[in-house]
Amino acid sequence: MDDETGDRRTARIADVAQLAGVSTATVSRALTAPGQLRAATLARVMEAVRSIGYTPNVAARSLRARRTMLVLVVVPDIANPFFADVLRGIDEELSAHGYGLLIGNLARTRKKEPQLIGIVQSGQVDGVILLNGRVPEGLDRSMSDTGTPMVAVCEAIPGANFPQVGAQNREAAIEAVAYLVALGHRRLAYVAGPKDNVLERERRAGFLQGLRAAGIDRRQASIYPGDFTFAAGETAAQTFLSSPGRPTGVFAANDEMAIGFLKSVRAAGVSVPRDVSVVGFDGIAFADYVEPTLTTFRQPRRELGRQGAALLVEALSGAATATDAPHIRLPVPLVVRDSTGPAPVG
Amino acid sequence: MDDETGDRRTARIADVAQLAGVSTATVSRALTAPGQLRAATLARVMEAVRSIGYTPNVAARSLRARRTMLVLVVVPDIANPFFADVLRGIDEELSAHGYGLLIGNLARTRKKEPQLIGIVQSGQVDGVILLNGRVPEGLDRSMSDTGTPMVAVCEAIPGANFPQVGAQNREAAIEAVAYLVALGHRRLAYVAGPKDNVLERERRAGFLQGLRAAGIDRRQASIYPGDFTFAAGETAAQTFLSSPGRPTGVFAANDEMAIGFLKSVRAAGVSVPRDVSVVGFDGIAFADYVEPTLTTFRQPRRELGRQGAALLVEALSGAATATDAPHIRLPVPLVVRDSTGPAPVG
DNA sequence: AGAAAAACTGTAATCGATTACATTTTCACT
DNA sequence: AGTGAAAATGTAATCGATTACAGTTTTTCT
Repeated sequence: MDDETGDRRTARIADVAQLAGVSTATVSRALTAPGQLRAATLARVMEAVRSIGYTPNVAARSLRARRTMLVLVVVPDIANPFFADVLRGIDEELSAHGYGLLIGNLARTRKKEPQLIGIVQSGQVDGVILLNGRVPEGLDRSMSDTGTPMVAVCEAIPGANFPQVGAQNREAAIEAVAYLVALGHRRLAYVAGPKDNVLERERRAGFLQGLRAAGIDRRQASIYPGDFTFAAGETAAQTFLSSPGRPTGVFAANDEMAIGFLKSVRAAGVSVPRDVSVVGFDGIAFADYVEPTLTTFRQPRRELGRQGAALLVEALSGAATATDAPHIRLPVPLVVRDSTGPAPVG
Repeated sequence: MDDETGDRRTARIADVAQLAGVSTATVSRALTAPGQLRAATLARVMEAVRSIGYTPNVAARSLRARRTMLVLVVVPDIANPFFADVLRGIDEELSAHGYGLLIGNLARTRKKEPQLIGIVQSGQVDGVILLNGRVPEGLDRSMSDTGTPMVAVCEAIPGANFPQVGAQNREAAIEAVAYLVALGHRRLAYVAGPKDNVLERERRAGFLQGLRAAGIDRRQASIYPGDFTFAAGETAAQTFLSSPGRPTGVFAANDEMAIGFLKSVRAAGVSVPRDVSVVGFDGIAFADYVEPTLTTFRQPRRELGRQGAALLVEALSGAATATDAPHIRLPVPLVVRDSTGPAPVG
């Protein structure tokens, strides 16, 4: 129990100051505002820093400077590859500006929200990025109490007055319908996401608008309920298979459901795209490795993250709060692959 | 520029103390060691805390208490779904113990390593979890300087004297060969990972050992080089297709390569599993959605993360450093699906 | 050269909690 | 009731940096 060397504590600023023969203030300035020092002084300090391997204590720095250089990213489900890509974009941008990433995983429940609010309230982070399309209960208050800026990425939050970055979901959905119609499809179906989800609402709205634009009666189209999972796609497939006058063009609100659908209908002997064309949404990596490869809309995941982070960094660097927060909408290109083709004749 | 209310600062411990009519020490104890207070006092303090919505400042607490309740997780590539699952397990365990997750994404390069070392050296985290199978240059020194515990998860780090959690890669690979042999396959191939990777080494060793166990001459088997990517699987497929006396049983060091391989050989008219059986490794979600569905070994990703985190928590709670650090190896069950079958006759 | 301005550097207060040590209160027991 | 031990609470030092303000040195300009 006595293999402790007694003073294992790491170097402090005072040690550097002493070694360099300057005050702690000068050391601090050497590290945070080097331009303020004479070149000779700076060199002397830096040499001392290097020689004893000094790194400023982050807690002390945060306490005094009132900022932590940390950003909280609220993720609905960290195990979802989609968010992994977005996180990557966020990480790129933030780390380029010296910020670190604190992960707040909601694990698909709301139980952890109070904990996240504590993180904000305790001043542990300088800013927040929401990927979950909902402002956790009470977070807004904490944010305004502490003056912590926030941005929403991926899922727009209706009526919010902070910056947001999302995809052109509605526009893409309209294009999906137009694309299928151009291939000759008239009996269309939509595999939906959970009703309370913003993305779902936007995509559904786009689907319906697309129908209108093509002059197709809404009652002629089917909407299969779903929840963004493979299983939901498979369930939708069952409904599809047992329906009279099956649709020939199917647009799923995300790739997982599209793939689940694909798998199930093919297992039942339906040929894709000969009998039915399938369009997904998201552009996940595996969409290109299923059979047939999936036509889908490729979301700019990394770019979503990057731009969201950029907006936050801007807010953090104290740019006077613009009167109206920017709402960026990135385009979502259609990637045509083998799951879509001309409508069957008759 | 004057919409600041002047004193926007959030409540401090002194405010609570005053309201409750006690000293700051008592408030602090109410929050960190409630058992130490009389019930009446505790209640009074807690009520005061609640009524003004006090949350302790994390920086101040960390500075004085010398711990941050934060753990650094070093991830080789945050966009990789595999790690996303591991992260989930880590998060579950850590957050259950009050620890937060700081992400250190290496983004597949080594450029960021110095930054990560800074995080440790500056006392920003209490512990480190490595998912990248390598101790970043100089980190070991920082760890011992600061006394920060560390554990490695997923990829064992040879010769390291800290706790580790990995999978039984070698055992699984042996089983892969045995399984194929049992199906009648004698001409086998292995799609390898990058040579400097620990997992690759273990799986390759298992493959070779499996051959020996089955009495198959090593020269009779093929080893296709690879790097864990889809593309590598496709490349391997080309080599496979142009080889005389094609192997009939293929074991890939991960699922991505197995899937790339599958896709390419089928495109060339080879039937799976009639002409060739394919076994993957990892058990990624999509292995069940390709065609044919992929026989693979399902890594206990979440459990790897969870147990790794548990080991770290143990180390953090000051359990006297056991003389020898535990090296846990979790079993990797074989999941038989449709990509494997009896060897073709002749 | 000398004065004023500009650039540097130092002193010491400060951020907001935790905690060693001192003091007071409570409790059990004779 | 009186005593000592145990429990609860208070006082004030402390963690390690940043930064306002003051003081010193250098530069610029006449």
